[in-house]
Amino acid sequence: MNLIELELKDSIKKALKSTYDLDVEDNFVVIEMPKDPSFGDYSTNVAMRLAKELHQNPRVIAEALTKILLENNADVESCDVAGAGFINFRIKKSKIASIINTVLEQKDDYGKNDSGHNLAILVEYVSANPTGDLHLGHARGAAWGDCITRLLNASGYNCLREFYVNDAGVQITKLGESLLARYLQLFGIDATLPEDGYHGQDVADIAKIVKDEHGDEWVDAKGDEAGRLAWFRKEGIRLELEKMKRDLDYFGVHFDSWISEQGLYDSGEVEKGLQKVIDMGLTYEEDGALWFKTTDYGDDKDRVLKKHDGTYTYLTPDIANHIDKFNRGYTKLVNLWGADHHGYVPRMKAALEALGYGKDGLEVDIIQMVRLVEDGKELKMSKRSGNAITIRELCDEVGVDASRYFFVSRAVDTHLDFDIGLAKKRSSDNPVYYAQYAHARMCSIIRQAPALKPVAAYDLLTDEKELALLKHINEFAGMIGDAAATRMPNKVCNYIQKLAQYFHSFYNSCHVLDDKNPELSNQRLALLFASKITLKNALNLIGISAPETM
RNA sequence: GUCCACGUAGCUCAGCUGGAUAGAGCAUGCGCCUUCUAAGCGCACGGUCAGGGGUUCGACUCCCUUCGUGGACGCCA
Repeated sequence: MNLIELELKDSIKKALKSTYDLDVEDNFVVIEMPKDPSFGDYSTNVAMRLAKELHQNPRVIAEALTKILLENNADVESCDVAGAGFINFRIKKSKIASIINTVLEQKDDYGKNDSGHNLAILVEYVSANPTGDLHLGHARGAAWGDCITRLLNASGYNCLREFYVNDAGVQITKLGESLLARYLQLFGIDATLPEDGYHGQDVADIAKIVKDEHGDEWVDAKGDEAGRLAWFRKEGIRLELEKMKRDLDYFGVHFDSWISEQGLYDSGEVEKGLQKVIDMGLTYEEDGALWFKTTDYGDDKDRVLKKHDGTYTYLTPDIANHIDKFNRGYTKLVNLWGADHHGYVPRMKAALEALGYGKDGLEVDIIQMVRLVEDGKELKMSKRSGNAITIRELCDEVGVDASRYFFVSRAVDTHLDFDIGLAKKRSSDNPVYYAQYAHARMCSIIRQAPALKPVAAYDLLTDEKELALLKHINEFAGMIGDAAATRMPNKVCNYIQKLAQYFHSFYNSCHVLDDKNPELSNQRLALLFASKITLKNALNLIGISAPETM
């Protein structure tokens, strides 16, 4: 919601008070931009919403309101009733254009807003097991999580980016065993990998690193098989994590915090968490296992916390993980999980609710599957390695900017067909280049332009293309706040496409540089600067570069 | 079988807490470069919003149901 909309809303509330002695909630008054600009710049449906309560025809209510609204808001040029009872506003052009100076003043900060009210929010994403390369699903989650946290930070939330490392449990043991076997094979020893171990090339590659760094130091277990395996587990985690961080870094995704599952065991947090569940009387024993009564809180089955062999299920340390997040002062937790963890959501939410953290303390967004498509056919495996396609291969193939854009431009709750051919195209078909080209074009004009002179009132910007661009720039901060609150970075992509479109359209009908018309030229140049700043800030929100030339 | 998502133009998708004639891009067809980047702009064509009920001033949006697609239903993680 921008300044103009806020002022409109305020005037409407005052008009309702003075005309009908009505006090309405802030979000009762909805201001929107009509799809058809001939209806006006903004509109509201309050009259229709009040028809029942006031027992009056909505058009009659609307008529009564328009008179007062026109008198009380100096920025409103006209205000009339249309359709079933819409009130349409036309705002003075000078008011709409005044956004230019705001943008020029705030520069990189334009668009930032405090709609988050400094709410402490912890976003956990990617959280892949350190047992192999990051693949496409992780890439989607990584790009999405990164953009969400950028949006949250720009909207005044106090946001932490966290990666939960599953470095305990049987999968890690399998990694250790697989790595050890691969290592021994490098010395011609006929070691076999566990059947359900990690047979991929990536573990073999890591084994080579171990050999390079440690030579034959570990070929002989020296009578301590368990000690050697423990070392390979640790070394496997270290090398896998290193590789993961390198790939994420290359992808432009960075975390503030890495939480180790093993660390939660070591510090006693897992025990403490479990004890808390037991102390609250939420467990029972059956078949030699300890169960959590999650069905009392909306889960469809009770869940095992401690298996009959005494070890814990995945849920137990994860409960401790989430308790720990709340203990660190975060009141809102957001997790991005892969579609395969879909069924895990109710039990985690039930567990936290049972422990008294409320129903809405945790929100989980599910990242749906990604299919790579080329020439209409699905690419299942990497042509090079024969394995699942990794995040690095994808970036090498189509570039980081295009990859990030394609992942973020579509809602996460639907399956994504990633068209690799389109992403690689360096033409207008490709939305990434369309937007970047707009920025390069802006920069090109600015390079040739005289210095911008300050403008007090933009009275010459009256072309419909100029106004469309201006109105869209006005929407920027409100869009960011909305995208942050709904955690939908794809809205930023929609915004970018529209902004680029309005600019290209403006470019074709309004010539900026004109010696014969210095005043108009200067005002258009100011609009151009404002557009460039807005576009660059928007691209930055999704982590995409804004090239000055193309 | 049970639970959870999703189903919008030939293709890929938007559609803002229910609002005006359902929108883009691609594809197809036609125009526009002696002036700031044609990686661009403009125009046209294209729809049973999966089907059927319901709620109300009004439904792509909310509820029920049928069909279709995907996922989850471990003392795996």
